Amino acid sequence: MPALSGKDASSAADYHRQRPGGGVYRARDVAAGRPIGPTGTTWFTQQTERSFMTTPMVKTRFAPSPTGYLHVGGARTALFNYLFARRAGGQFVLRIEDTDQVRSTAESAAGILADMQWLGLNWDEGPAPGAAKNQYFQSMRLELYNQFIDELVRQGRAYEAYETPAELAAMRQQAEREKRPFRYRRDMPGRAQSRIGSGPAVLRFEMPRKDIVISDLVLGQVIVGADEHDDIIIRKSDGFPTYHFAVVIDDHDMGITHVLRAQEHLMNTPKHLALYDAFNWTPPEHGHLPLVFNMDGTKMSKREKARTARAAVQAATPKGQKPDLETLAANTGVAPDALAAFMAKKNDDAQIAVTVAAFMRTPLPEIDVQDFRRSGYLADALLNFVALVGWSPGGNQEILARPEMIDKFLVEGIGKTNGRFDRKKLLWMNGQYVRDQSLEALLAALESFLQVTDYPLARADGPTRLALLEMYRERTGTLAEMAENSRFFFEEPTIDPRAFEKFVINNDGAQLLQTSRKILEPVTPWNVQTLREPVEQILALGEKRGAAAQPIRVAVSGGSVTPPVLEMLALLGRETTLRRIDQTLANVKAT
RNA sequence: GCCCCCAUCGUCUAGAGGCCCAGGACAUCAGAUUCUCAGUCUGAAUACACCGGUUCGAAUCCGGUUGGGGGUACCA
Repeated sequence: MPALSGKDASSAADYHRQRPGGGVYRARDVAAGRPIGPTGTTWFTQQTERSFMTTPMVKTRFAPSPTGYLHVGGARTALFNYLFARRAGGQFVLRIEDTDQVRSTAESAAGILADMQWLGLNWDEGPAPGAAKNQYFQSMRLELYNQFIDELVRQGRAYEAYETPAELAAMRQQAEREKRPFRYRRDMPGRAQSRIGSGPAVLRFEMPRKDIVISDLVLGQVIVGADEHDDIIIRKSDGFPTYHFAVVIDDHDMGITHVLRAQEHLMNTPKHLALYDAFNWTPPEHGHLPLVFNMDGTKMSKREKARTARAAVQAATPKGQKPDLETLAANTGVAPDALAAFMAKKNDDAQIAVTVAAFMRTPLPEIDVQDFRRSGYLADALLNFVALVGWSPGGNQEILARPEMIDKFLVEGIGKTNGRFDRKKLLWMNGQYVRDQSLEALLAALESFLQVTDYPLARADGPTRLALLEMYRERTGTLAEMAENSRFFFEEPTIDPRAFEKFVINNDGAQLLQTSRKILEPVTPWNVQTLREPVEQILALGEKRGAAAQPIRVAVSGGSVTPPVLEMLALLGRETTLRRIDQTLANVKAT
């Protein structure tokens, strides 16, 4: 009864009735548990229907399909479900939806688990990382699905259909030509009545010819008309259930009470509600989240990486010429055939994109959680940022620690408008986290970052990392930025010719450097304390304070931008400092 | 095409009929601090898509227009 209602049972007009205090009911009223609609159904009564006279335990889930890496959008969905469950003192389930045998991979599932762990979105039930597939993988639950499929068949609600994909495509095209919507229905004319020559049949679920009312936690009531549904496939010809079927069985079987998912699923909800209804189950509450796009309004898709990589190759190719793919293949180690297909946009292989972009020294846009991890974002910062796209705690606070987010996470705070992913703001927020985090936490984050990247900083010991962190945290947005900028501590710098010219050759640079060297030379031992006075002397050199800092920067780091001279030299060490100054002085003579 | 959702500064948002000639944050610009870069602090500029209606009063309620988005798979 709760899932469906007849055409005249409910309407938008009913929904917008006056409420006692004036105004009309809105989504937030639904969320707040106030009565809506003619039946007066409330969140609470639905709960008690489910578990009679017991306190309803909130249970949410995140159910990705392992067909790629964990996307930031998916991470946000996971976060919302996590926050909702935690706030309610309930459980958070992770389930892997691998009913697509062709596209699902074990590596992808493992990657998603790793990303979830990195984000710290801990699940109460789900796969055990590193262990074999368990019952939280849909591919392990075929028996359960078949059981319920059989029941639908017995009820006469499911039937075999014999059209091949090609035939269906033709029917759709035909319908489009005739400017009429295509709906697959059991009673439609021209349905294939036998399986002759068409391979294994699929099983379809006969959708009810009724309006279906969705009571959405964030959108309010959405009514999908009786003519809009078609009979969905619930079992594919490979014997696997479709998403629509498995999701309903599992959410019910696992006792899921609330489903927060992306708005792209909104039109799937009627199908799911009809299935719940067929089994006489109370459906979970659904809430559809607004989507997140790039700043330019395009989708944040993995395709972007491929596009960026291709563009880099094109940009490096002289005008009017074709890119030299053979050379590129040889240089990158990508198979020539695969590379050609990639460049011809025949595939958007992420691995090829990454390899090509790395060779072209082109940064790729961050799309997946691990991209952000490799770019040196902190998990908490990423989560904090992403939480604020489509959700607001109300008020003016923007930086929220995990417990605060949990405490303030109300469905009423979830917005309806699609958002855009503002990387500039994420960068700012990450900087805030880098600065505010305890040094121990930062060190742990750095550790995790270095595991998935390849920077010379990884060679540094604990005390050195700590010193670097203290030196850079005030001036860095991401860990990657710090790792990149601190290279010169670990390897010989390449001298930026423009900086060399400006600060060493000109402006008395060589002279200042010479004098600076004399001041530094006798310092032993070599540490922040012993260097403080000498460095002060150096900074006082020249008519403007700090005039002598730049030649040293260039000599020691190769460029004109570094942390403060004192700390930098102290960490660099006496030997390296003097050697690089001497080297630079020698270079001056050579010019 | 058809169905559905949405609409406040460039971006994320606050806003539940008078508290709003609209608040915060990022970004932008200007200034201060400073050995570079950053950071920090101060200040400036910038929005209720449009048209009707309801009301003493509308960013807030209703209708339409326009714009954006989603769906329309043997993908999830």
